[in-house]
Amino acid sequence: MEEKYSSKKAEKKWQEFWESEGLFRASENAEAPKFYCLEMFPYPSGRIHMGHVRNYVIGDVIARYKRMRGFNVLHPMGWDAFGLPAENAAIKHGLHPSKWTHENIDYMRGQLKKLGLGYDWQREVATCEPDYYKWNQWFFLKMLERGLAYKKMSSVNWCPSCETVLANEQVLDGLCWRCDSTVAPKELEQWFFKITDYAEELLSGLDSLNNWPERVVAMQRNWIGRSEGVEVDFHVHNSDHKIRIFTTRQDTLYGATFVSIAKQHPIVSGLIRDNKIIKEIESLSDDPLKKEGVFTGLYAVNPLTGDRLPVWAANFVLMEYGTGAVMAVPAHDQRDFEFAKKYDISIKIVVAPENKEDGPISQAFEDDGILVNSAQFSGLPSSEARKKIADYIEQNGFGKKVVNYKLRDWGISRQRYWGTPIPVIYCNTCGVVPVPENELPVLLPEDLMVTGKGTSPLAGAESFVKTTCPVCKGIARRETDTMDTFVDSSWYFIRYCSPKAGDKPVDSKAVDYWMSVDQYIGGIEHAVLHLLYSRFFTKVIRDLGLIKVNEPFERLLTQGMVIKDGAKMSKSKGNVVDPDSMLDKYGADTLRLFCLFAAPPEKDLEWSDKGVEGAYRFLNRAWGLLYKNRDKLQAANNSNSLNSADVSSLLRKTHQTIKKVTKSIESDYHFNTAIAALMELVNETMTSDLSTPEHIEALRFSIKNMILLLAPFAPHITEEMWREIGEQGSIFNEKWPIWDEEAAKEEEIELVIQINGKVKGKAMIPAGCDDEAIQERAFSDSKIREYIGNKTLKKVIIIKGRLVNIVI
RNA sequence: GCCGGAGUGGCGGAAUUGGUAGACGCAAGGGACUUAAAAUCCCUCGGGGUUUAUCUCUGUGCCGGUUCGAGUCCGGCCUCCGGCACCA
Repeated sequence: MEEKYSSKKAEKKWQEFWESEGLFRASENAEAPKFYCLEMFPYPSGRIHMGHVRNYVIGDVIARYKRMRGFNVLHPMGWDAFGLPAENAAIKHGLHPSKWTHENIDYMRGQLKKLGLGYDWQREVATCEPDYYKWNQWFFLKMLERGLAYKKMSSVNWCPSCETVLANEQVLDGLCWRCDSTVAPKELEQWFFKITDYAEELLSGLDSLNNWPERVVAMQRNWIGRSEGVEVDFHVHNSDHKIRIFTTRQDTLYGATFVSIAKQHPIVSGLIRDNKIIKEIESLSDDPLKKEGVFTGLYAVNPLTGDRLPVWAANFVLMEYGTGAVMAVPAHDQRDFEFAKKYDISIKIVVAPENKEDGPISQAFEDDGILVNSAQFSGLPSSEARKKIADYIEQNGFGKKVVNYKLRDWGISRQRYWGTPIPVIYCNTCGVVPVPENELPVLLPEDLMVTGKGTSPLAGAESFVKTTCPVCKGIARRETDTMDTFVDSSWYFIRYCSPKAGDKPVDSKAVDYWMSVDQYIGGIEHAVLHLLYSRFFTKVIRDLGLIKVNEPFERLLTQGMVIKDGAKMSKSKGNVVDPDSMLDKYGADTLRLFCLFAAPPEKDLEWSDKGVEGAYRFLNRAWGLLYKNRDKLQAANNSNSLNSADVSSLLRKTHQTIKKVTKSIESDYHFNTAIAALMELVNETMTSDLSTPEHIEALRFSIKNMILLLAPFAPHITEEMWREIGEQGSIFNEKWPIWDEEAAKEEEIELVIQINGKVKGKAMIPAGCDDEAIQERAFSDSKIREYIGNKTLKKVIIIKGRLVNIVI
């Protein structure tokens, strides 16, 4: 045995060993219960960063731990390989996106292997490969068939100087990131997925996600934004037209004093004849903080009161939500109140607070109260009035009850090259024609150089665009937009179950076995979009009959950021720590251990070079413990069944450590406390008594279990140690140790003696003392007697095994 | 504004869910080894006080409350961080 552990030699050796043994290759045939452990796959940007390291190390610990607990573990990895940076690199360096991406993947795969992450690399997927994106296209066609994919006009960010569409993240303060021109909206026809069809299920499904962080569930709930209300038709005075409004506050209908409509409301161009007014409406401010409006000259009739209300175009009314028109109740809506004050519109109070006070109001009363001035509904509390008025509206044909969502349909068209081509053909005679299934994939042409000009790069590739119509065989052209990369990542976890499936996106036997993901781990930044889209896709794929699960991710862990000097690591801040240099200096086990020890996984992790040193020291101490005792360890009886009646303190400590480490992992993956417990065990083992053969046997027991418990965290050094203490085979084929509750119990406990809740003394007593003995011991303490003096005892509280509190 | 989450030593963080606050690590100070340094090992380490002790007071953002006992539970604030933000 070497005196000093060499991470360089050992890590390479064991990584090759695991690979050659196929240790992490998963198959659905095993008898053991399955466990699907997944981390969010990375974008192949070039090199992994500390955020990846943390994410993947957490996943690896869970996967290795579950394996030792006897689970059949699936732990795959792949690449979210389509996306904008590849195109930017192409423009900047003249490197083809495909070449750039593949080179990055190769380098980063090497980095992940050097971290000792145990993946089943045979299941690796890269979303830019045709055998993956083919299925994006296939899903698209299925959704098109079912009316879940459709086309509509929608706005994009357009840079007039670069003549190109910009992604949201390329627009900085309204300016183009590259040339600083003012970005203007441009209307294009684009493809959408009808996620709103699943709004209700996506919302109700949140209730079943009990193992998701509450805040993620809250964010999704908020994003879906369900609200119940009514739609009511207001007839336009002297016209056949009507304006349909949406409100959740039908209890305030009697207090409406005007109607507000969005700038883009169809009535503006449809009914207003005065061009001056139209111009004014068009020039309304886009600043959401300024309340601005224009009187349209129209009046609308409140069907409940018959009142003629002026119709205003207002800049704060959204066309995309509800009906694009609202009844305005200034007395009970703060926005309407400010608007009415500004334009001198009347205010009518219809809800009175419980402790009613008369007179002019200085702001809107938005709470519930008792209805007044509301015909037959006066006197009802708001909540009841909402029900009664909604019924009344429906019964009289004024409108209907509706549910609205803030959730919008998912726009998937991207005017980009490096993505999945949308499998649609445009024919002058047949119109929009889906590409036939048997012609998939529609390959992304590789002989194309991205220049950063024009709407869609593919539009310039004539050989791609020109095609024949699958229906009439006439000349036709292909769709040149590609799909949002969120499509790629919305089902990759399903593909991992059967990554080579050829005639279907998934092999149903495999997905039925593996899905759903038991543990998903990734950054909080995906709380809404990625996780919501994945839930949507899962439900769509279920409805296609390919899988059975309703939800993709059983349990979700959102790990915190890695920060340094109080800020997220970033090139611009110059506070980046490169994983490669850490691997080189300390090795993978040290880096892993530090990431796990410095903070619990869900919290931000403050990087500390000194902390890394500490992790390094600990591993070397553990190694040194073996080295120091190498002869004794070889000679010692290899027994797991030491007589528990004769337990030494070291045996007890070992059982306690097994318990502590196991519980820390099981309860909430608090690896930091698990590692702390292992440090305690090593510290104690270091100084343990070795005077008898039993003691040496206990030493071996302690060290052996320490190695097993440390294995998921520091896999290389523990494999090495496992051999050094004379064991055979990979430690990851060993069973996780089990503690003996009896052996873990302390023989003696420290009894805390309190007077009136304050600690006044301590005494060692045998564990398991009854109340009487405890009390007796407490009162025999001379100092305690002194405290009590001749005061009267009011009460004595005894907590077994802990403390006694004497109240005087 | 609304919704989440968090405030504990010089620092990262523990605390069996109401029972010894500060585990473990980092930093700092002292010591051993060494010609010296590094590495390693040992000791001290929330704050105040004094009679330096097996002492005492105080201490988990602030103010109250419940309790024999509160970092933990309840009520009211303050601060910070995240998300949404005219969604009618």
